[in-house]
Amino acid sequence: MLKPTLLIALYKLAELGAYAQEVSLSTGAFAKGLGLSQQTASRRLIEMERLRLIERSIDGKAQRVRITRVGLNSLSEMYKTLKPAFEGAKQELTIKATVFSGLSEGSYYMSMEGYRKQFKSKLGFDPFPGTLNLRVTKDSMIQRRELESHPFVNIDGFADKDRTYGGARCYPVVVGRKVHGAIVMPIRAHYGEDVIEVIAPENLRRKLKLQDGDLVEVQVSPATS
Amino acid sequence: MLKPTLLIALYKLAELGAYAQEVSLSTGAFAKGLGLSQQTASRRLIEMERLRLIERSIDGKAQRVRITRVGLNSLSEMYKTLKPAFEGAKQELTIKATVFSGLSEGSYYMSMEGYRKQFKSKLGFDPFPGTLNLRVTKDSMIQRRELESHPFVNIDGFADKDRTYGGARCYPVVVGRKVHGAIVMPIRAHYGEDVIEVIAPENLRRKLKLQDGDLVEVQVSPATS
DNA sequence: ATTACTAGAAGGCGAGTAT
DNA sequence: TATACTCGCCTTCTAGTAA
Repeated sequence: MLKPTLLIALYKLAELGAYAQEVSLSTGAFAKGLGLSQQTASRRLIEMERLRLIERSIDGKAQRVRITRVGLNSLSEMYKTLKPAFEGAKQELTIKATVFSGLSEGSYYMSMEGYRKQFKSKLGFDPFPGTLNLRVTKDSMIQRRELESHPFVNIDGFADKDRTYGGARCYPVVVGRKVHGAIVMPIRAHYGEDVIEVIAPENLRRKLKLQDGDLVEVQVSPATS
Repeated sequence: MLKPTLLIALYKLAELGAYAQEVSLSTGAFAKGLGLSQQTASRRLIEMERLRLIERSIDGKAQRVRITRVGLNSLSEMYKTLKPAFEGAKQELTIKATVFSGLSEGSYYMSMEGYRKQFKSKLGFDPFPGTLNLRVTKDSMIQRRELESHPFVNIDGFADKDRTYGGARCYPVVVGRKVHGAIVMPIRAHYGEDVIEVIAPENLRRKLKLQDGDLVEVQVSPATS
């Protein structure tokens, strides 16, 4: 994760509207917003630029700043984490979706200890090594978006000696009105917004006798507090 | 504002669900989540408790942590700031509301240089020293809530030698299809959710010939990016 | 196992200043 | 006016360890 001071600096830029367009900004004014010295504000901008969180165009005196896609990703992660806390999902949600065959990378990831350990301790079940790929129906896209207001379990990313593995958010669900499992949303999403992956302690395809194109219902419970 | 390191620590607790209920937490596990040492995580919890951002119940070994109302306020402020960036309001919004007489503290605050300076530079007009108090109609409460997805201008709080004055969010609007002004939302809200205060360069009551109970339309433009 | 203290190390801060 | 460098101080970290 980003250093707290940088994340807050980025956040302050978003507050100034730099998420949508370039904003004019002096290091002095930025310093005031941060409650720090001009020198430190300058340093922050340099650091953020170096990490490609922002882009700057300096014209001698005035400089214009804009948050990049990379920077927005960091803030978006934060936003999505806070959302369930402040948009208290009160209703149960049912998402309708059709089965399709993915690249079956799922089984590879699910069997990795770095993930499996977390699923077991945080979700309370040992996942079947494979994911059920679903494409959300057009009618259910409203519910799909509401999913983000529901509480989730955070799965941390990790690294082995070769590469890093990203984190994910898991939403506990009931599949086909029968099997308890979870929707897994990788934090760095690779599929489109209409695709969801579901895991469960059992082989969902077999247990629910599913084939490509079949329709399934995925139910998400409201916050239980 | 809260120190960045504390704010992030608080945010991490929210990620663990501590906004809704007590969560069991060891300083070691928390440290891992923060990417810091166990000792520092322990110190963070102590600091947050001292500032009443969290409450802890320590039973010898296990401790349970929960974010307090105060802590949630800090996170909520953050959430509301990020919302316009990620819920991109695309439509114009019209809020219907009725005029009522407030305590007319408005004129006192509006004439304070600490606020007036900011209104002039950030909103582009010198506000008439007084606010128009409006009560949102029941039918418009949906729009009232959507307001929070719209971009706003941040007015910083400040302090003189006697007391501190809180910050506010300002949403640029058109009142009565005629006058450009802004809704002022104090960050520490004192009224209920259905009350909004509007400022403008002119006396809105006179200009629009408004009396208590009259209905006015307040239009909010979509994000212009 | 925990939590949290103390002490030394590391890193971040603002002052001063060059450009 | 700006931005951003170096320097020395001071805050904040981790390590070690007590309870």
